[in-house]
Amino acid sequence: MILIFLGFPIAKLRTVRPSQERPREKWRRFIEWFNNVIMEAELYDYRYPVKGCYVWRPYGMKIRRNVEKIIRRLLEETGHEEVLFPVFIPQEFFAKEAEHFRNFEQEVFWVTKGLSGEERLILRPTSETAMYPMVRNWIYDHKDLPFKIYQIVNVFRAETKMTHPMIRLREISMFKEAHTFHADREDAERQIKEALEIYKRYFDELCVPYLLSMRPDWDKFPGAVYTLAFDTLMPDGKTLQIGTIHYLGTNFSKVFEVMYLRPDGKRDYVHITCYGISERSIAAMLAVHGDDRGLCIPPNVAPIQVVIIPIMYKEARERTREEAYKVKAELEEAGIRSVVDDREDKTPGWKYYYWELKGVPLRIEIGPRDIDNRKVTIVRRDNFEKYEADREELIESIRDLISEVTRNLKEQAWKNLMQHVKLATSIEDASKLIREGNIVEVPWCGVPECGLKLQEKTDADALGTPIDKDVNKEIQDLRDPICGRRANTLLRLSWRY
RNA sequence: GGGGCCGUAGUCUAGCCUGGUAGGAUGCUCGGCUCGGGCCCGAGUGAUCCCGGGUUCAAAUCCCGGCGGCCCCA
Repeated sequence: MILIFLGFPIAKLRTVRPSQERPREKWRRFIEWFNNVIMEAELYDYRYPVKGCYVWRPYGMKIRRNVEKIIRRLLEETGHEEVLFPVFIPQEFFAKEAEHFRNFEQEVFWVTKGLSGEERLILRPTSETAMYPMVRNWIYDHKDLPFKIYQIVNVFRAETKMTHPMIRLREISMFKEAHTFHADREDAERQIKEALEIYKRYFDELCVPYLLSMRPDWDKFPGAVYTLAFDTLMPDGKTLQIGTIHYLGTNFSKVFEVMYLRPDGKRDYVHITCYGISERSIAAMLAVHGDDRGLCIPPNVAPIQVVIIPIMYKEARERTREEAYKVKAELEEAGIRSVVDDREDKTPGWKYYYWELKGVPLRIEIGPRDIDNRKVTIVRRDNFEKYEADREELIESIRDLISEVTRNLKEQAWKNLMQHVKLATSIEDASKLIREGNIVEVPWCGVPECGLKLQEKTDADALGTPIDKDVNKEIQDLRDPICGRRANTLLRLSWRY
């Protein structure tokens, strides 16, 4: 289906070129496109000679910082306090929770001191086993609960499978993990709801659409009672897990003896939740809003929100340059991040392509004609619509366009995701739809064996059961295509990164 | 877990089969001309041919091992 971007009339702006459909042929060959774009946009460099470890360049760091600010704000607002734990975890801590250990054992990096290797340490793959033995010392009674902490750190996983820049890493450099401690399951589950809201708001700010699923039992976090996950869709039809929320119950608190004194004088184990997101969410953001010309970064995290390009003809060179800097000063005054590209060895056309690749959401062109008419030309990155605005109303126009671009990115990305979620009632249909790059929902009786068989027969991975909609309406009389029994729920399946 | 393909200036790539001076495009620097969608011309710059070993008078090229990247199957 071809989407036509009609664009919305914005008060005081005159459209001089209508919106265009975004070219997205290369974009669909996602990995190739992504590798090229993050490199050429000068935000990331994957030439570092260690498998699964890459370099963030200044432009990328600015995006990271903006994204980090958002999650920090959301966590702090909801009472999470920042901590910082060491990267090393002693073997005996790490090995305490059996299931956790068993599942992570193969993918942790072991560290030995010098050559003798007496002291056995691991590089954290996640921080439960580092934190909980310490938190144990900080919690005494019910008045200390709930206790909510987070940290933003690097974690390490010895991925044996193929690694991808920013997506499958051996060093995850921006793991934002929160851990919370509660008196009972009820309070912990209230926290899970809060965590869901925090991440929803987070992804909403990145304009990233998502599906919310409860991971099947065979794919939950090692040591968790259950795991909830955010997944989004990449341009090639594979899904990407971009956030997880775990209810750990008392599994870890029993092992690490994290206890508190109840009002009735008895000691009891705390209930723990933990949830995390990483730079994958940035990868997802870049992916879902890109096109063949490069990135389109949502305005609220874009390092540069507006690029100003003076069209410097010979006789009017200084005049247009001065006007460009005047405009920049006004934008800065209004809190809008901008740059003037007045390089003289590049043509305007060259600059358009350059800043489009970099994903700057708005471009202002100022030429002698505009100056004479007291106008400016503005072009949107998201649909290439070109406007003429009155010079006097520039700031207002830019503000309107920033929110309009944001709204449009969100809408288009959500539409794209939802168009690719499809119900399949037979294995054949499911396989076909998955091959075509969709996420399918298949009626499921809920028994793990059937789910595993469904994965096998469709040659796909299960994301789990929907928790972002009412499945009862949809399953009604549907039957599990594996066993023929009445469906209890839906199982989401897709190709996954 | 199993199999296959690949690694040559910052980037993309030719050369490898059939061993013998590493070629182009792009980028970068300087100069000129241009500038409302990747202008053009000239000069210059830039390569431990991924690393280590082997075969050979001679290895980017053939063989072995490693590292890294990509793809397929389970």
